[in-house]
Amino acid sequence: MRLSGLLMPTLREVPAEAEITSHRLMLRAGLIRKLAAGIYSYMPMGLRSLRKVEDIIREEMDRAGANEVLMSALLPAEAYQPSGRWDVFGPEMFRLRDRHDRDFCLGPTHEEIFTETVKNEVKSYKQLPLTLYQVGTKYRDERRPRFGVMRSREFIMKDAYSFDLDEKGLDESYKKMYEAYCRIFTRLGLKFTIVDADSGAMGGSGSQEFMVLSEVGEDIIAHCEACGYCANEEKAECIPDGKKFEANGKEIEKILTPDVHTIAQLTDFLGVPEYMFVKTIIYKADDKFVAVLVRGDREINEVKLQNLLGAGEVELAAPADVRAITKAEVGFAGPMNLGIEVYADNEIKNMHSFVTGANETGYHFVNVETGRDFEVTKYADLRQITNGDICPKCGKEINTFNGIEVGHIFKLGTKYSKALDLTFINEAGESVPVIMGCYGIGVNRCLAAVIEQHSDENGIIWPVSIAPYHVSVIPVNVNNQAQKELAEKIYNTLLENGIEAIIDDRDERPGVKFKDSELVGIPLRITVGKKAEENIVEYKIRGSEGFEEKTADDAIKAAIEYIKEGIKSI
RNA sequence: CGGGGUUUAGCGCAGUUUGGUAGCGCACAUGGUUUGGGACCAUGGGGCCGGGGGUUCAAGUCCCUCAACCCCGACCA
Repeated sequence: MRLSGLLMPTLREVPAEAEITSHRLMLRAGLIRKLAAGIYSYMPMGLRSLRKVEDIIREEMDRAGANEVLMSALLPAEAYQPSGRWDVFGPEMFRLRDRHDRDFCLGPTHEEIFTETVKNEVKSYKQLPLTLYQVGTKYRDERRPRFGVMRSREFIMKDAYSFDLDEKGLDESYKKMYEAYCRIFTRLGLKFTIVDADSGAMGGSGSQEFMVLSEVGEDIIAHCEACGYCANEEKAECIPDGKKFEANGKEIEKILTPDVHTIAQLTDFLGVPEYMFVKTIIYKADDKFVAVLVRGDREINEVKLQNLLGAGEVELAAPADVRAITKAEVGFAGPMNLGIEVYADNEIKNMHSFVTGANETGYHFVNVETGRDFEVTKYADLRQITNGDICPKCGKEINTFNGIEVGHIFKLGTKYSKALDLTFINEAGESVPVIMGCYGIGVNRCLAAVIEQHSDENGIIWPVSIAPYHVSVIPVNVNNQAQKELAEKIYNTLLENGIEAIIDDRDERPGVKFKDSELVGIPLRITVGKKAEENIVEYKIRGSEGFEEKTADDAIKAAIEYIKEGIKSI
């Protein structure tokens, strides 16, 4: 490709809207342009890299024996009604009506569609196992799109679904996908980690996420260096720390704590450390209210709460509901006489003579004892793991990191096959539900994640595997005949050898060409300059210091070798 | 959904306090000088100042209203 004919709208200045590295660089390098919040157009350079990510995914899915299909993004409401998700998705689903006033949506995910498809086509155990996948556009009306294509409302997802005879078959299909994912992310040049994830109210026997370590990640990963334990904080199991609490034997006492609404204020007011308090939080789980207790220095993990209660939705109770239940202003809730179930984190079991709210505005209780002063419905692990916490596997120290979720693999079991009546006839002639798994990769997010991990102050540093072009040939001065001719020769030779080369034939100053080449992140640069008449060029690898002088032929040879090595499948 | 901020040329911004017919840098076009790290000089084109309504002789500026976009938070009592 000749740069003179390529739409590569690089920007010197950073658009004000971009906060994170990948978003800034994608805009500056002219890979994408924004159309609306969370909706982006891909320019030629961005599209080439995006397609390469898709192609790597396809190769590995095909290698794992999965079949590629393509489902419509525009779907009738009926598709989501049997599973109940037409309602569950709520405002996150883009909905529309056709001219006959029939309900449609833009598909946010395709479990139902694949299930239905297989139901129509598969009848016998002889047709299983089967794994289908597609690379398609998904639509989710995110409450807050952000970070460019990292969290957008329209995005490309590779979603795969496995259909097996039994749990053992599912384990095998799952393992194949797990391995395919490892290969995919490795080929994309990503440093990633695999974490245990919450399998949610869906039940299912397991779920893992592929996380790219990055400060801008929206997920938190709990990791133990000592034993390798690694889990999403939503899932990470917490065990009580070793703090000792002595019962002081005193009776419960109500004390005046005016204008004290938070744990921090209470700590100052009473001069007692945070961990001596028990926080009482009122939650609304579906239509039921419950009280949840955690130590004052801990946070509640809502996912764990949701799983414990088997609730569809869990949210903090509105202030008005809190007032009605506790008969006090928000900030003075305690576990006594609430008339609702009280769930306590395991750590509460070991506590004595602690402080709680008094369910009376302006008052707290001190010297509180569980069992004597109030009853707990059930103890459970309900808190959030934190940096420095205790590893649930080996007891050593947990560290937390931020991660970008680029892939998620999930053992669904029979959730959808039962809901949609997807069965097959087994060898005994019985009709039994198919065992399913589902597996997703965020394609655009992968692209952004790669940039997060591969850039410097000058721009993107693409891994060869997904660089939009491999080699940038730069004649320093296109008006110099010798330079121009040699550059053309190198460019054409590279093309003939299957190398994706570009030639910067624009009548620009060399600085502009160098800057653009670096910003866009082309892995190799061959500069044809002063020594063109001696057949000497400069060979530079993006991201490395300095350059080498080589004869034109040696540079071509080196480039071909470097690129072939870089795109070699693992 | 709550809070904050922004909206003026393709991009980055000033101008709003104190109303008087819109400006800077980059980018773009033309000419010239340049040609190894985002050149320089000259000239030029480009704006319903987010939309609507109002006040006023006069509104980018004041008032009302709607919208889009960005950030933070999403209730930890």
